[in-house]
Amino acid sequence: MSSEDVIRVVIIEDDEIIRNGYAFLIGKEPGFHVVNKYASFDEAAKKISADEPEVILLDIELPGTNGIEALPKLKKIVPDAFVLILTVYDSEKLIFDALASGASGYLTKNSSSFKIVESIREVKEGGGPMSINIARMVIKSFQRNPDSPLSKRETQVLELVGNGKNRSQIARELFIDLETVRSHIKNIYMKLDVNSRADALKTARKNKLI
Amino acid sequence: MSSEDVIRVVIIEDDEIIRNGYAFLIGKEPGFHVVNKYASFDEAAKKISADEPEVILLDIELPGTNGIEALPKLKKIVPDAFVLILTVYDSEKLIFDALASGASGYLTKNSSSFKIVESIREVKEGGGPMSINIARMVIKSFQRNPDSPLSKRETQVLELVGNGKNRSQIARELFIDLETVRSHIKNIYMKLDVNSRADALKTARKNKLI
DNA sequence: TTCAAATCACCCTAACCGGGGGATAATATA
DNA sequence: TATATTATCCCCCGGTTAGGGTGATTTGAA
Repeated sequence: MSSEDVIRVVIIEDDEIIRNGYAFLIGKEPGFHVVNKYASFDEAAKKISADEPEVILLDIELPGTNGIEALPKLKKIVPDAFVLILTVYDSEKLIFDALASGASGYLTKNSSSFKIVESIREVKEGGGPMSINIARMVIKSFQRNPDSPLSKRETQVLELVGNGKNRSQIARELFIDLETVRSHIKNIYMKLDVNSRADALKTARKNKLI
Repeated sequence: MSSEDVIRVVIIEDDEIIRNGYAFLIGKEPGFHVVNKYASFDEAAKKISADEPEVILLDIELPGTNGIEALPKLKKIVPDAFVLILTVYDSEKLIFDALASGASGYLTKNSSSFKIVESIREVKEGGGPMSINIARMVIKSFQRNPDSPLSKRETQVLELVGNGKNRSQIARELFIDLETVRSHIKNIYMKLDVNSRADALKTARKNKLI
């Protein structure tokens, strides 16, 4: 955990041109030091510990162990390092998986070099440097469908189903009768054209009804 | 939907000093026009349609109908307006609720006036202008607990439970025996010290195990 | 005033859930 | 190498739940 006046950066990226490009861009920035760069996780795994990186730029599309798989392993080797994901694809699932696995931020490769350097700085200060398009995606992922076919009460019931609650638990929680819960669930099934809790949740989540 | 060369802004904020402060700060910015300002949603409801706002700054802590309740109603009256939430509290639940109800962005009141103006611009361009502290919170909300007591398989099983699947559905999905699923669930219950699906999910989500 | 929403009622059968009690082989991890 | 964890499977049990069918009433909004 050496914290002098430069930020120690390690780059893991298989494309040599991009790798060297980043290394150059970041290295020339005052206050930044690119300690090392690797073409794959497997290569990095042995030596990265000695690099004592504070921030790791990690490509998702890596040969061998890919970025998502590499993330938790990296976190084990250098737990205090912040990991910034770099990728060309801004697929929703990929991003959320990466964040879940402990990435501190996420940048698409079309980000300007200024933005990248800025992000490294921000992530080191504890901020969450999402690029604008990622932020948009995250916000969108939170937003419910305003044209939901489900009524307020039905939505409420389905949410509790999503919490693993059974009919009687739901009834107790909403201060309504067991039979009323049944009615709501039946109506939900009809509206969503399903006939099981699992399918109802699947459809509802896909369409952002809950 | 008049879109000339100025961004039409409406402010809903009960504190007169803050309201006028924002109005002044934004109004003096070239390219921005504060069409109107209101002290409450109920006041705004009748007239805001005529304002044709493109961006609405909405305070959460409002007398009468509060910001969260106001959001969906606002969205109904002026569906094309982007709503930026303003608040002093950056409580996690509040933020996620607001985003779920259709807020396009979220700013804490300690944001600089530059940041606010910048955010209005960004939100109008379709970006998601989260302040740094909000971004941090969102990223954190995605991150799993790396010290989870659950094994990989157990985590997987519990996730499927969270999707409303029953034992046999889980067994089929993971290509394992029904009894194996039972064992996993029993072990999950033991580790989390619970004895029902609902409690397991509650504990697991609270501790970010799934 | 008409329609959706929210509430409650009773029928049924098959399946599910959770609590016991085990066992075995593979894989870590110390 | 030894021990612990993990993943897999097996049996018994009783009480509950799920989902299908078919209703009714009241409230509130369009």
